[in-house]
Amino acid sequence: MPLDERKKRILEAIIEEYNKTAEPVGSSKIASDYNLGFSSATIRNDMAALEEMGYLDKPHTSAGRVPSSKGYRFYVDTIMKEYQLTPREKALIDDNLKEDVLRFDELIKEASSILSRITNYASLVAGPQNDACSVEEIKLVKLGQDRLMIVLLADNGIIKESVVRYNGEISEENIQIFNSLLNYKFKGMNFKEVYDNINSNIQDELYNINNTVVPLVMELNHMLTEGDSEIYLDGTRNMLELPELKKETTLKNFLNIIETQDAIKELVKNGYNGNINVYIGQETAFEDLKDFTIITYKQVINDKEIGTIGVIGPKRMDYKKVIPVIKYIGDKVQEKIKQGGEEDGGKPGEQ
Amino acid sequence: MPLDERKKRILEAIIEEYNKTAEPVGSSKIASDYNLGFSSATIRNDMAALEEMGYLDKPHTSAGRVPSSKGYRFYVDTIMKEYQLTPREKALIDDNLKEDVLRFDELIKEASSILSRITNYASLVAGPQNDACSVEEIKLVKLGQDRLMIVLLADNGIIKESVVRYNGEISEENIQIFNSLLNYKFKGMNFKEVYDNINSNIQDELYNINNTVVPLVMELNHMLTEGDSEIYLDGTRNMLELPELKKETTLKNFLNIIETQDAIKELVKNGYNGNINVYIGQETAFEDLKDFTIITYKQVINDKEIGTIGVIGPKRMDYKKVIPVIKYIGDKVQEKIKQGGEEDGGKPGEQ
DNA sequence: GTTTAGCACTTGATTCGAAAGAGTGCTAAA
DNA sequence: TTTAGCACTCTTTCGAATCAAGTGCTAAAC
Repeated sequence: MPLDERKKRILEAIIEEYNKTAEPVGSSKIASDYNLGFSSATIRNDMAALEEMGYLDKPHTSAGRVPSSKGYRFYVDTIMKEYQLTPREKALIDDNLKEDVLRFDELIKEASSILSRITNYASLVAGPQNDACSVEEIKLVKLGQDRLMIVLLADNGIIKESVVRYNGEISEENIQIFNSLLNYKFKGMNFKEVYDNINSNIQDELYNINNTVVPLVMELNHMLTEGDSEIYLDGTRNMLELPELKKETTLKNFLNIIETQDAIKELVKNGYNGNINVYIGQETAFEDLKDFTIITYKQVINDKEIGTIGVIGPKRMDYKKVIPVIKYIGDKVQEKIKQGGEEDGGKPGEQ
Repeated sequence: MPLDERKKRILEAIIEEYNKTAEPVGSSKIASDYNLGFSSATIRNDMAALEEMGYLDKPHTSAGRVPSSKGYRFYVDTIMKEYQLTPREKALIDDNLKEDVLRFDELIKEASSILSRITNYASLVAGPQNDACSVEEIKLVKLGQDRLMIVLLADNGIIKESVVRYNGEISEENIQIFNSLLNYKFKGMNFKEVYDNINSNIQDELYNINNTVVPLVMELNHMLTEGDSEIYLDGTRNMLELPELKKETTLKNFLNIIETQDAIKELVKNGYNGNINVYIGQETAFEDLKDFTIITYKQVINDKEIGTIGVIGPKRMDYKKVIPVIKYIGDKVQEKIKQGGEEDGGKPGEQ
């Protein structure tokens, strides 16, 4: 049975009121403050019906109603009208993002930090899955007497670097050979392929040139696989102010979420490219997430996934505003990255 | 008036009991559980005296006593006998630190992580003050078409790297010239000196060679100054389990400490080189710290400061154990770094 | 002189029931 | 179909009474 117009309006009002106060909402509150033109009794009847249909929950008989996950879902998909950011708000974001950040990972972290400051929720950042990165270039740089820095440049602009120490001697010449060989073999391959191939494909060959190569290959393997599992969180402190986290169990759940990160990783992985993904409460199977909502936006440039930004907040989230904000910031990030790319010579005749 | 032996024993017992329970301690508890051979009445009298002298506080008339900062201070300086780590505990630390970490900053972070896991408090890491780092080598590495990675190697083993994008063209040859010039001018200077000199000393010279140099110099400046202000915290989640943080205001104070980091920075800066520094509650002027203790250990190798590790916990801290643990871990870190240095060729004839 | 038993006293914590408050669900009337 | 009205349910609040912990002091014992 579809919801009639009045029920929609009532559901909307309840959600807005609950989002403001975090307290169960009663029929008379709606009748008096949201002049819908119906008495509290009528609203009461509809609220009972909405509960029956699963859009509302009731903590106990004499309390008001609380939106359920299904209620929020309906609101987000059907009722809600996205808030239009004011020029002032846009400027605020633009100003904070204006510094020319050259590493995409840093840019994305910066964006995430703004996101948490503007929304007052926690924000998250995830790097791209490793099978979405291809090797553009590998550089080996000798540092001091016995260390080697490995720099890995991916086609999506991600840069990773790490340092290994070797025992014995490697000549500059050997390093050059290693370097050329690595680039020759792996350029254009995605990280996962390189990882799967590196041992069989190249280790022996390198080893014959100089047997100090083992730690180098190990470290390269490590670099190819790490980031996959790393989630960076910001603004988690904001969350501690929320009234819902005053409850011991909810607090524990939240700390679990940010400590284990399992749920976040899973959702990030499943998010659609270039789309806003909204996961409300128990829509996901993660028990700890039942009182929270996660919204993610996976950044994509030229079909290359470059990472995900997102927000973690209470189910009672200001969807109307958060969704446009995350969109705006995400789009801005992509814009900046593309700009960077264009200066690269992508627009010939401009330099 | 100095404390007689009995008062010392009573103070010690109170501290140990309070450390266990976080509840005010009564005279009869001490009499029954810590057989000192005196009745509760006697202990009661001494407790009143200890309070009078400022070693104990009393939350209210009908509660027991709680150690004051002065009480803890006396305990740490005079009464306490440091706990001897068991071989098992040492092995635990050794195992966790055994992986060969090649970047000192990473090594120190690793150590800090172990510290928080073993003590169950929060741990902190700070890089060295920048005037304690000297330039050993600067490397410029061309990445892709329009980016340059700057790698800064300090004599204390710290490595910093960053990436800049430039507009226009720089030939490999120009990069080599920049590189030699930077090393020629700045090798051996400490970061602060370089920072103070770089603009007057070299910018024009470089600029004449290639005018794309501006962002490079800006970024280098940034690298020379950052880290100074960065504190890395670990295990803050442990703290949330503490009963003292159940109190709203104490929780707020703690969150303030870890968010602003002002107090931590100040204490880290003032810590004595190569020494354990203990800051108990209101011994420092920082209001937020009044219920907490910070212990720091500044790592030094060959007079070169390489960073600080430390612990943040409640005033009611297991001093007897935490101090030896932080010492052991700190010393282990230095040992590892020195080993690394030796493999470097420091011990000729070994390779 | 020092230590201890004993007890009155203080004060926060706990318990309990009554009253208050909020909001529903149902009935009957508009 | 909507609404007024009211009984009913359940939680929250409040204050009084009781409880429990621990002190401080006095007077006796060592």
